[in-house]
Amino acid sequence: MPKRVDHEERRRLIAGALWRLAAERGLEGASLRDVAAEAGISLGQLQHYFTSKDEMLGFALEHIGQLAEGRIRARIEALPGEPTPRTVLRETLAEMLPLDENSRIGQRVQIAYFVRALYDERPRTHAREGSRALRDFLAGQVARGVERGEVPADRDPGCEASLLMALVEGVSGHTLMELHTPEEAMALIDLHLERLFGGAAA
Amino acid sequence: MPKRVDHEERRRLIAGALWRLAAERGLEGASLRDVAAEAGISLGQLQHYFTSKDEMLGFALEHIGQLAEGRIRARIEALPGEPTPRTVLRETLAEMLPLDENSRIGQRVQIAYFVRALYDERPRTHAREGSRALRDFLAGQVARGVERGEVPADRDPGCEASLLMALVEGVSGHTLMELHTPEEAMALIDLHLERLFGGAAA
DNA sequence: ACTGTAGCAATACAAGTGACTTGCAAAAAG
DNA sequence: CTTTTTGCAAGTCACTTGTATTGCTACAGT
Repeated sequence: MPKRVDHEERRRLIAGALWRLAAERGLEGASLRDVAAEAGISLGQLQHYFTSKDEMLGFALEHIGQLAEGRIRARIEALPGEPTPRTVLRETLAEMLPLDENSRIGQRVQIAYFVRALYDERPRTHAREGSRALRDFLAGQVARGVERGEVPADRDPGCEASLLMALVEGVSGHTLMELHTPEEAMALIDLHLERLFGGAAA
Repeated sequence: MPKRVDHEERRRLIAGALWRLAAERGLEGASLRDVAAEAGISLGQLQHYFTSKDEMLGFALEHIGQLAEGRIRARIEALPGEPTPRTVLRETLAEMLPLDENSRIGQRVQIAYFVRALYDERPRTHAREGSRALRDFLAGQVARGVERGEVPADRDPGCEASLLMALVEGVSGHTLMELHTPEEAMALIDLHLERLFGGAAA
């Protein structure tokens, strides 16, 4: 065999190029040739690593999901001591907002995939699983808050988790549209969290 | 001159065909030929009414905005007597959710334009204006609620309006992804409204 | 009756698209 | 050294895209 190259490594490199393009021109707007050019490789080489465009998109989606999960996990584990549910929720939601240029790109790509899922059954099912997992995680944190008496007992963790997700995704969209600054976006999330956790003291 | 035809009427007819396609395949996925076929006319005829694709998309966007505004207005005016701010808010938000097949289509097309706005400066500016107008309307209703003592006085109408919009758009997306049923979506909105208005009694 | 023009159809066109095929260089395996 | 397989480049394929062009028909204005 010739030069032994790390296939996964190459695929990640290509996925990176795809994101950059998808972030500024949309997912469908990125042709294989464009991606290859952005990655600094030839079309032939790209096709050597991805048989079809669908395969490339699929891999990139899988990868972005793992990265996002990793970022959230790292962010939470970086917190000092035993973080409260509220802190965990805040950090998790913050990671889902387009607060810096990097997460702006990530967020745009996520939306591109969201749109794709709107029109295709397969990716929709896949995305649903991811959303449910995230919702369950958030619900778990809310439940923990209820147990610790930090959240009013009449709040249903499942519903609260759904509200949180919808809210953060909505705020995210508004931020990308430059309707809010990143700071305002985070303030809105904090405001909602304050309501969720603040009511218990009264 | 030959047959005198109602230009606006034709353009609306074409816009309708565009929506149907955009709802199921996305906005960029609808080619001029497809739209013409869906509208039951020839490509040549379509080009007679819209010089370029951009012009067609622009007209359709303008039109869908007017329709949405009209639906909301009609829905509110159909309410008996002098509606409370809460009722107005509920009806307005309900109209923004994909609760039936028709609004599902409308919602999908809106998203298609939202995506477009993400990547283009011009439509983004335009969309921002619309969003701000809607936000101001919602904020006005919240302020009215505060005046009438139905909403706690410490709630900032602007922030609450932003939260409502983000929430309804997030829930809308989740509903389109079939993460929620339309009923669950409405229940989530009602839950949030209950919090917004309920706190005053306590 | 003649003419100009709105309404429309058909076709052509250049620029892209994703997928596929071929060919070859390089390096590991024998 | 020879063989074999991987990595990659280049070109080709059929096809779709938005736009431009051409030409015909029917009717209003004169």
